[in-house]
Amino acid sequence: MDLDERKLKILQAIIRNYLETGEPVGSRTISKYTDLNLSSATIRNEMSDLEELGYIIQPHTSAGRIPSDKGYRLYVDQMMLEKEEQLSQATQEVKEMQKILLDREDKMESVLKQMAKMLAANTNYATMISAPQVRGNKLKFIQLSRVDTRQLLTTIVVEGNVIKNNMIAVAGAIDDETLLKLNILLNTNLNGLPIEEINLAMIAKLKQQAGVHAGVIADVMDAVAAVIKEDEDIEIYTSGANNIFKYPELADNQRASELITTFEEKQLLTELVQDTLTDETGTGIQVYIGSETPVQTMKDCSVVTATYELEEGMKGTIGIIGPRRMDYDKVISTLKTLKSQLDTIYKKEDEQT
Amino acid sequence: MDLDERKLKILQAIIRNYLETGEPVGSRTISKYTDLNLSSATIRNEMSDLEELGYIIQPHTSAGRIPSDKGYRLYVDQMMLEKEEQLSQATQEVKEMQKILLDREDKMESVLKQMAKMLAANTNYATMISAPQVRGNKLKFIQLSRVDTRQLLTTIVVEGNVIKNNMIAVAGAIDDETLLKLNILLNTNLNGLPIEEINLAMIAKLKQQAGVHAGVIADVMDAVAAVIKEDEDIEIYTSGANNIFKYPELADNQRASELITTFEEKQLLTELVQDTLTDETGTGIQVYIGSETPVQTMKDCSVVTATYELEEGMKGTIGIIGPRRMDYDKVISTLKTLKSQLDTIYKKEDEQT
DNA sequence: ATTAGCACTCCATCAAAACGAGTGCTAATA
DNA sequence: TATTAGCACTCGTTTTGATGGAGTGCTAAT
Repeated sequence: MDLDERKLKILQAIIRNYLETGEPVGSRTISKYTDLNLSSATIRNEMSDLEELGYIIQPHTSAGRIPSDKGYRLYVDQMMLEKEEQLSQATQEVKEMQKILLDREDKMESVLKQMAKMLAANTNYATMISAPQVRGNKLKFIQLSRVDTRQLLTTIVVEGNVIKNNMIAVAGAIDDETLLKLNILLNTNLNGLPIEEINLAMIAKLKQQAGVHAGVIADVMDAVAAVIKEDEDIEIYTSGANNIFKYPELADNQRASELITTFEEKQLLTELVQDTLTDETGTGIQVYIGSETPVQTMKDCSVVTATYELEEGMKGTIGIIGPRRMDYDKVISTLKTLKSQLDTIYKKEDEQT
Repeated sequence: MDLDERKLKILQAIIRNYLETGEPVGSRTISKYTDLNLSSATIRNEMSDLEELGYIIQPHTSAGRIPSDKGYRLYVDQMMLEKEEQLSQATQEVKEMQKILLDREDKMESVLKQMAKMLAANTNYATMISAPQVRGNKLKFIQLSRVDTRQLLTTIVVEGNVIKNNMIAVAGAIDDETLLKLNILLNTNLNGLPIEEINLAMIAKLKQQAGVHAGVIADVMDAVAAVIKEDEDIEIYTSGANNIFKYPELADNQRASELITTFEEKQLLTELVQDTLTDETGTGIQVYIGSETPVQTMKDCSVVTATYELEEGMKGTIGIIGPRRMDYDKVISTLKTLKSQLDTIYKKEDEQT
């Protein structure tokens, strides 16, 4: 059975009102709130139906109704359809972010941190941003330099301009010529190589060619391995965790503690990123309502995520975490514009570089 | 007026009891708790005196007493004196940390993060660790490498093995010979130079010698400047913020929100680091009780900090933040051993490297 | 100087009462 | 047939009052 026009209107009114107040809403309120000109009694009948259909819930007899997850879901889906076309103009906030992004100083980290902070400040919800994950892991550049007589520095650059350094201690001094040889050895063999293709046989071969300096090669390969490993766990930046205290339904000790831990550990948030990246709906925006979220500790929250894409297929996730009764409209449109800005800005930079 | 032996004993008993229970403690409790064999009435008289002297407080008439900040202060100072000599053995926890430190993979960041986490888990308080600050900022090594035809990579190493990289985009291709020249130019002029001595005149000279590639030099110098700037704001890692929820006196919305924000922003924590670094008491351990802390939002907490020192004069701070009634004894001795471990371990490494 | 004893204070807890928001149902109405 | 007015009823929240207990301060006795 489908909802008729009127039931839908009433459901929307209930949800809108609840989003604002956070209190169960009664029939009389709706009777005045809408332009349907219906008495509270009629509304009551309709509400009774809506409850039977599972869209709203009565916390207890003789209380108003609150939306169920199913109700929110309908509301959000509806909204997404209506808003589809008109990609909202870049708001003031987004313009500010754009500015930050253009000012970036090759320091992805600080940019993302700042973005998370800004989003949190603008929305009054908690936010997270995952650093873009490198997909095709090719070694782009590898180099050994001598810092002093006993220390070598490895510099490793992988596709997507992820740069890592490592210090290596050497037993005996290494002269310029040997260093040059080692560098040539490393570069001719490894440059442009997908990381998966570096296997034991290859390492053995390199070591053999390095002769007495096999130990250095081993250390370098360890460093490369470390780069891969490090890339596997995604960097996630969060901000505005304290915002949860603005919503009483999340602010009791039990829940708050769990949520804060989740934000602090960040480990659990990777699940959210993974889920978002795999399950694409086309718009790149995803809404998890209550128990729909893949992160257990957030079962009393709603989460809206957007994936953004930079050059070279690097994808990241932006997430906004708030109470079930979050301002979906605002959050979704903010994320949409932000996402499109990110997508285009970085592509533009790609061209001009 | 000084406290006589008995008053001191009673005060200690009150504090100890309060640390455990968190409830105001009454005269009868003390009468049994101590080995003084005094009746509750006598204790009451003494407590009355102690209150007048400002060491304890009565939350309201007909409640027991709780320690005032002054009381805690006396207690802590007393404890520090008594415990001075016997540097407690490395406990199991500290041994674990020691292991982590030795396993470190040149990745200060992850080690410190893990240490903070471990401390938090062991103490049930919130923790923070500041990354060691470089004092003498000498350039140790600087290098340009070509990653591809349009991108150069700068690698900058400053004293204390802080390594930074930056990508530089170049307009026209640069051949090997030019690159070598530029590298020699940079190294001969800058290696070993204290960063403060790099001034405009010096930069102008370099640019002039670089000729057509003055632009590249400018970019490199910008990168160096960025390293200095970045070093100014201290990295701080925190953990166990959620622990505050274990102490009702900190867990109300207002306070919790403030504290969480403080931990998240980290900005405010630098004050704590600064204060700790400057005001040395000799032991390297400092205790801030309640309003004594330099961070406003922590006025209902106590903070114990330790400074540690690595090679080359790099100093950092470890802090433990908990309720006023924290287990000072345990916290201080944990920090003491940890500090001494850190101090020695790194120095040892220094020698053997 | 110490202690027993007692009156007094004040908080915490609990139950009862009053309140009020909101429902469901029925009978009247358009 | 759909809508509405009216009313009894439910149930959570707030208020009030009573009770108990923990602890103090003071006084008089040891």
